[in-house]
Amino acid sequence: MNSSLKVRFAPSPTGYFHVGGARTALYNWLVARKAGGKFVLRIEDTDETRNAEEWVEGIISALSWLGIVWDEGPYRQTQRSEFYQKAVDRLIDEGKAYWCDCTREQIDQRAKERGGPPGYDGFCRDKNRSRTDKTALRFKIPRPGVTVVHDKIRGDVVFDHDNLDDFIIVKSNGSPLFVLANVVDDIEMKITYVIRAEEHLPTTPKAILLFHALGAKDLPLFAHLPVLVNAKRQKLSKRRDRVAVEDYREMGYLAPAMVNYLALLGWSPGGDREFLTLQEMIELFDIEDVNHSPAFFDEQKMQHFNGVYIRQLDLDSFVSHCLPFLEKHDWWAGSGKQLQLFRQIAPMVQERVSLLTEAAEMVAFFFRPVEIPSDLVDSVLRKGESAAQILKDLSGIYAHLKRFTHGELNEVTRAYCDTIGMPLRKVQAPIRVALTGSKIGPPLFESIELLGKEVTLFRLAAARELIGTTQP
RNA sequence: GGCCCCAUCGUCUAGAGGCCUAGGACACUACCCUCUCAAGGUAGAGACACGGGUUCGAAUCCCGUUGGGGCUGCCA
Repeated sequence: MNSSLKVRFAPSPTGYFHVGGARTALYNWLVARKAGGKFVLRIEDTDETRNAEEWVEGIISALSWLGIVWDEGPYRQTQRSEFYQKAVDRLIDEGKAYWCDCTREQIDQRAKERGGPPGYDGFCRDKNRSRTDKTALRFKIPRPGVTVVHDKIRGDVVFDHDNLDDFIIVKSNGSPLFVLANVVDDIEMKITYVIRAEEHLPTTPKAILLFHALGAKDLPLFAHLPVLVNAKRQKLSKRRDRVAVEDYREMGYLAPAMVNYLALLGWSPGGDREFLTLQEMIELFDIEDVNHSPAFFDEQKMQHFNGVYIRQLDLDSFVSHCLPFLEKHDWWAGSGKQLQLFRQIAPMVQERVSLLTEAAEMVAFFFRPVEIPSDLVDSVLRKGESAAQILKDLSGIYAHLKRFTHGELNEVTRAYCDTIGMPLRKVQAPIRVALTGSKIGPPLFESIELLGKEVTLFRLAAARELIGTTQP
């Protein structure tokens, strides 16, 4: 136990909260929980042109949904400007930063003329410019020099200062840039462990230089996680890829399933284990075991995980998890009668779906009139002459049934199959289509029982009429 | 271009020099079960990027090549 350990998750609210961020948050959280330390949520909203309040809310609700709870925060960098101002004053006083009025165009132009690599050349470094509304503050990289990042996942990574430009820490409009705000906050919040995505590795030497320049005595530990990639093996992007946590929630994913799947992207408990409770993850997780290479976010596998988690639910929780998805449909009134019916069919639905949205779709035929897709009318109901005959015969048989139970229905239908010499699986097809409008669904006889005699006979008659009236 | 990171089945991974004839999972194929569809069961196909070292022995260590990715912003 290391109760002084403190990690932070520092997303910027510039778009939907995506699964990569969720995984980073999860790993931070696991590290904190395992060590008995603290997990801080810090909203990095220093770029006012790209932030929106709705994204902040999105981050907060997604984390809450996943069960990743923070011990401190959410802090917002836009409300902490006095800390950054103090740091800036200090850096200027000590000659560790300078004002620069070069435009991007000028910088590029000089680089071109030089014929060297693009980037800032230190043009204003010794010009001693004073501040105007056109100057940005740059950090003076000590030259020559070398900075080593001791990364807990990747080992030591060496950066030569020759490859580090004097980077901007304050914009001309006065707001701090990411690296500065980041470091100032990490110092002030006493962050001891920085766990973030690999894309931040190249800026880490700059951060370390800032820590030193600001007189930080103990630097945090660093660990850089492999990024999550799409099918083309590019870093997951909120613009290009559909990866919003909120979307998956709406598709009917269970939070524990998603967390479990996410935990496995870049980490493994070892051996053949895949399904883990949060508690087990906390016990087994070790940041040093995290993989080094990018991981593809495989929705298919996550969906499989979700199916497993759905099947593990007890009936009550399955039903209550389905409720919000039922409520999205206009055929769902939420009456006690509907609820009772759903509850009866639920066990058979539960073992057939891997998404909660599928559950709602699978039971829709109970609650609204059937619509039989025309391709099914042709391929099933008008297939040969047998379908029409089956519909007619079974309508008659079902009409005379005294006990309209799945057991009875099963029995009489099988008996009918014997008399006409057809297998049940062939006979049930037209019945199912006539009753549900689909070739697939929950077990037929249970469905018929729950539909009730009246509706069943009505739909059977309607189907017969459909074939009859539309057939020449 | 420069700097940095990375490299086991299609995908996620197990693998800490002999336990590897390379294991599991998703996806895929076949079969079984079966009232459809799922679920479940059985079987199958499928990988150590390449080339050099080191070593009695390398998926595992080193170097190089190739390939992929990230960064290179008054974004984070």
